[in-house]
Amino acid sequence: MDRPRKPTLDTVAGAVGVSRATVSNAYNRPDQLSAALRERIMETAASLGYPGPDPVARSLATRHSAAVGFMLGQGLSASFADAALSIVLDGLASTVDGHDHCLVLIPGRDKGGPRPETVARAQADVVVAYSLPDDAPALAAVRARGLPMVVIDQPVLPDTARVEVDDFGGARLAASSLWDLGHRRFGVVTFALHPDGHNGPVTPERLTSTPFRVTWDRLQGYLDVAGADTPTWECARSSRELGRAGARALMSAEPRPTALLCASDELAFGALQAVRDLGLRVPADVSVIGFDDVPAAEHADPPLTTVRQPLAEKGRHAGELALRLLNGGRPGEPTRLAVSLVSRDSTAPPE
Amino acid sequence: MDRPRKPTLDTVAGAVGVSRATVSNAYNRPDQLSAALRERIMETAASLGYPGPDPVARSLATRHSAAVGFMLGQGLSASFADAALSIVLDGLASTVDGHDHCLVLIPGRDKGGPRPETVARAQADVVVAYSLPDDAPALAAVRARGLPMVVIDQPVLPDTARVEVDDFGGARLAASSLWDLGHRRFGVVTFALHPDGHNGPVTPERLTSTPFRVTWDRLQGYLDVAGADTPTWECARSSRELGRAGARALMSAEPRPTALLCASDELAFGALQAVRDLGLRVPADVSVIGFDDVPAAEHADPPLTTVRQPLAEKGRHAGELALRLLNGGRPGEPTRLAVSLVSRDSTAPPE
DNA sequence: GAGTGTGGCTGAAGCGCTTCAGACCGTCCA
DNA sequence: TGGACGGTCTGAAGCGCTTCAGCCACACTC
Repeated sequence: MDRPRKPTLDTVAGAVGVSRATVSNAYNRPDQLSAALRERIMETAASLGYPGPDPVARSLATRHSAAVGFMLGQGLSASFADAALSIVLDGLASTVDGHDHCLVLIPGRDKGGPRPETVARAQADVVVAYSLPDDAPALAAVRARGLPMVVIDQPVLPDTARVEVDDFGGARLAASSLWDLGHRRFGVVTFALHPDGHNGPVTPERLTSTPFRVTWDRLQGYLDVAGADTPTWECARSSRELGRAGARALMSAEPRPTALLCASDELAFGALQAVRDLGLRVPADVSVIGFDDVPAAEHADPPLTTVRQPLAEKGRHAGELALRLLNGGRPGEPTRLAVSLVSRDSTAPPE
Repeated sequence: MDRPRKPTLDTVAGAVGVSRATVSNAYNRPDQLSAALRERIMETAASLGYPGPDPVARSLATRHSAAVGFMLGQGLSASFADAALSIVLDGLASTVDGHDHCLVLIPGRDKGGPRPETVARAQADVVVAYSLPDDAPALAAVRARGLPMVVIDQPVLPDTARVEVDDFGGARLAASSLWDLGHRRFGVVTFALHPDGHNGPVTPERLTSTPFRVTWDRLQGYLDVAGADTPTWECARSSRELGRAGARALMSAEPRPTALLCASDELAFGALQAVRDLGLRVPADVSVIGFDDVPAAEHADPPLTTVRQPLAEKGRHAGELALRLLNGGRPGEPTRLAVSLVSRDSTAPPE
C-alpha cells in the first residue's frame, strides 16, 4: 500500500505542467501570470488536495511568519486568568485581528519571563514584552535573534518601541482625591516588589531595590501624598486573597487607617472584603481605592473608585507598534498614555 | 560598511572547524559528540552571538514546531474577553505549560471560525478546535494539512480526539431543580442558534436547524423539563447586555415566568439585572439559573445558581489529548465530562 | 592477527518554498 | 523594418537546519 505523499508545490506544478515558480506565483502574485493559467493551477491544486504553500517552508524562504509573539511574565495560563493582562491582550489582539496574524503566547516562568530556549523556538516576526524585569534573559534572547520588539510598561530598553502609562501620576491622583476628601490616615496594599514570594510589611530596602518600575511608580505616587511613612503591605501576587490579608493587617493598626490605597483592583477587592470582615462599611468607615479599572471594579460591592489606566488602549497601541515594526518601521519615541480617576462609591470623606 | 550577516550553523561550524552536522548535534544530541567539543562549540557560538538553531529552519527539517494551535470561533480578542473561553484556555495552557510549547491563537471571524488561509499559515503541530460549527471551512483546512486535531464540544468529526460535556444533562438538571421547587412558568434565554446576529424569539425552524450542538443540547435540556412551548429568546452573543434585553422581553409576558433558564452565566447576569430593572427581587419574585459557573457567578448579586461545567478541566484534558497526539498517540474514545448543579441564592420556590 | 565493536565525526541529501535574473514572444511605435 | 517593451513563464540559487548512512581510528576479544 503506497500511501500517497502529501502534495507539494512540485506535485501541483508537475500535474499542471508548469514550473514550480509559476505555481508559487499563482498563490502569492496573481498578477504574474495569466488568469486562465492561475485558474487551472488552483483547480488542479484543489483536486490534488494541496492545502497551499506550507507555512513553515514559506517562512523559511521569506523570513517571516505572520505571527506576533507575546512574552509573558508568568505561565501561559496567566494570560487568561489575570483580568488586567487579559484586557491588554484583548486590545493587542483586536489590533492584530484583521491582519490575519496569529498570536503566539510565549510562556514565562514565575515573574522572570520566558526561558531563553523557549524564546529561541518561538516563531514570530516581532515580539511584545509585557512587564518583565529589566534583566530577564528572554530579552537578550529576542535581541540575539534580531527580532524587533515592543515593550509595554517595562523594561526600558534602547532601540525598542515602547508604550507606557503614567503610573506615578495616576497613583498620585488617586491619593490626592482622598486627601482632598479629608483623609489623613492611609494604608497601602501593593503587589510584589521582588519576585521572591514575600508577603508582609514593606521595608525601605525592599522598596528602593525593586526591579519593577510599575510597582515602584504606583507606590511612589501613593506615598508622595500619603507620606513616606505610610504603613505599606506587600503581597506576592495581585490576588484578592492576598489583598484581603494585607488589608486586614493594615486595619489592625491603632488608630486604623481611614483609607486604603491599593496597587491594583484585585487587591482592592480583597480590601473591600477585609473591611466587611471587620464589620465595617465602605466607604462610611473606610475608603478603598484601586488601580486599573478592570470591569469587575464597576460591579464590586460597593462599586470601586479606581484609577483607570487604558488597558485595552495599551494593548491596542502595542499592537500598532508591532505591526509598524513588522513593516520595517522604526521604533520611534515611547508613547505614554494618560490615566484618569474613576470615582465610584468606595470613597467618601472620613467618618 | 559590510554589515556582518547573522551567524548560522555554518558560521559556527566554520569557526570551530567542524562540520555543520556536528554543531547541530551539539544542540540537539549532546550524546553524539564528546563533551569537550560540545563545550568548544557552545563557547564559539556564544562569542559569535549565534542564538541557536533557527526555529523556522528547524521546523522545516523536523516537521514540527513546538506549538499548539487553538482555533477560535471569534476574533483573537474573544480569548481574553470571554470568561468561559478564558477558563478553558487557562486549563489548556496549564497543561501545555511545562512542555515548553507555545500557544498559537488562530483568529476566527464571527462564529464561523478561522479563514482557511489563516489556518494554512499557522505554524502548529496540533490544533485544538473549540465550539466551531460542523461546517467550518477551517476544519477542512486543518485536515488538508494533515495536522492532528482535538475538538472541544464541537464539532463531531471522525478521527479526532474529542472532549465534551453533558450539556443536555446539565440543563435538564438545572430545570428539574426549579421544577422540584414548584416552578411551572419558565422563560429561556439562549445564545446564538445561527451565526446571523439574530436577536429575538426562537422559532421552531431556527431551533431545529442550528449547527451548534452545545446550544441545541442546553436548550433541549431546558425544554425537556419546562415544555417545548416555553417562551425562548435568542441572543446573538452571550453577553450581559443581550441577556438583559432578552430577559426583559420574556418578563413582559402575562403571566410572567417565575423562573428564567439561561444558557450561560453571562446571559444570566443580564437576566438578574433585568429583574432588578423591573423592581422585582431574585429569587423571591423570579428565580434565575445560569450555565457554566464562571467565577463571577459566585459574586453575582445574588450569587447565581448555575450548572457547573468543568471548564478548566475541559481545557486541561484537551491539552493532554493534544500532547498525546503530538507524540503520535491515537485519538481514542471521546471523553465526556460530568456537570453538576451549584445551588446558590438566585433560585427559590416561587412566590 | 583477524574479526567485531564502538564512540566520534562528516557528506550530502533533503525539508517545501520564494525570488530574481533572464528567456521567449507577440505588440506597438517610429 | 527594426527596436523597444510589456506580459508570461522558467531555472536555479538559496532560506538554515536535521538526519542518515558511513567512514575512521582505536580498543577489544578469541
